[in-house]
Amino acid sequence: MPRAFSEGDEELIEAERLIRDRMVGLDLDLLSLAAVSNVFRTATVIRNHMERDVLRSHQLSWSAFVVLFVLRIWGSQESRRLAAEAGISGGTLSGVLDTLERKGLVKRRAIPEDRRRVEVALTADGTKVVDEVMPAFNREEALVTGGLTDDEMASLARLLRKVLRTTEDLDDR
Amino acid sequence: MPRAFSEGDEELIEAERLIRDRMVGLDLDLLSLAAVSNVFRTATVIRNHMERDVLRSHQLSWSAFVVLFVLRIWGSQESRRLAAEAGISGGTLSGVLDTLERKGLVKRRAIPEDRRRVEVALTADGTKVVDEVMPAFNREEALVTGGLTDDEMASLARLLRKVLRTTEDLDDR
DNA sequence: ACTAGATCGTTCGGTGCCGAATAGTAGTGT
DNA sequence: ACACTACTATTCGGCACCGAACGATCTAGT
Repeated sequence: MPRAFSEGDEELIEAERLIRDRMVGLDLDLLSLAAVSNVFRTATVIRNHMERDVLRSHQLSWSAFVVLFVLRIWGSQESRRLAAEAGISGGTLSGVLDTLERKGLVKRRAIPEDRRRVEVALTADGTKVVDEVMPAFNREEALVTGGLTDDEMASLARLLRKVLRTTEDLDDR
Repeated sequence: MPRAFSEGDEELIEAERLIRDRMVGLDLDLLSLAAVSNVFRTATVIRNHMERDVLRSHQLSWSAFVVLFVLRIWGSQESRRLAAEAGISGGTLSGVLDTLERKGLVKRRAIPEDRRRVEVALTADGTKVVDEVMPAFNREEALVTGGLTDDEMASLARLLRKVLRTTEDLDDR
């Protein structure tokens, strides 16, 4: 690997070196440890940043926004698929939909053919909110990835998709 | 960018193409959108996987484990730093410490010189738990990153550290 | 028809999570 | 001594989150 670390990186890598020294004897795979733990640190920091600087002014939680976004892109759909697409459990979705419905951003509709199922749709207000928030959200996305070249962004997305897929395959068993 | 997508990737990239078509007119930066959203999808999927397959059998939540891990590596420390290191707010840490203290894995100690502050330390049981869980946790980390070469893992970690640092810099203002 | 099983969304219990408000403590200036 | 400010951990309200339990509904097999 090329010697291409910035000052800030050195500090973080020092932490990983400390782990090796403290956990000697446990025989850890430090490369995968570093990769995975950085996924979480990054996700947490970005999420907090987005909630504070973008979503809070619109009174939206992270999951509420994701749900609205999914509906905007993929259109009206049933709860089950919506939950999977948003990456939350069915139980959680029920609560999020209650909140969104109370705000008038989303509408539940009973499906006549199968009365167990429910279709969820954006209201006009809901559509308006997504179209307002999404550009602001994306501007912040561009800012946080501002240190990367286009190639690096694509490479990052590609590597993450690979890990994502591997993990999903692990779960499907 | 090299043509190096697997079958599975194509499916996910299709989703990103759909976004472009649905959001035409909003002028989104799709590269950063893809990079950031894959950070979250990956983090969520791995976290759920870990909670189910590793932490659940030890009755530990994600944050509880992170707190124990930080204490194991960096040693006893005060609440404020512990919260920052674990990536959670002070209010959240109070609750997590209540849970951990109730289980006897952690101990709060008043600091005589400054009675506002509190030092948190692992108990013997707490140390034992980390040393049991960590190797199992790391084995799963190796599994989910199993589709990556060593170079790719290092590259992934490096790119994430860059984004992490950029976001932190944005917040420090 | 009837029952057994699968599948759907919701509810519930316990925990996590944040930000704001709070209580307690320390330091500083006067 | 006193007030003022700064800082600490905790508490609180509201929402999110999961998994398990639940009730309602559909399907398949007999």
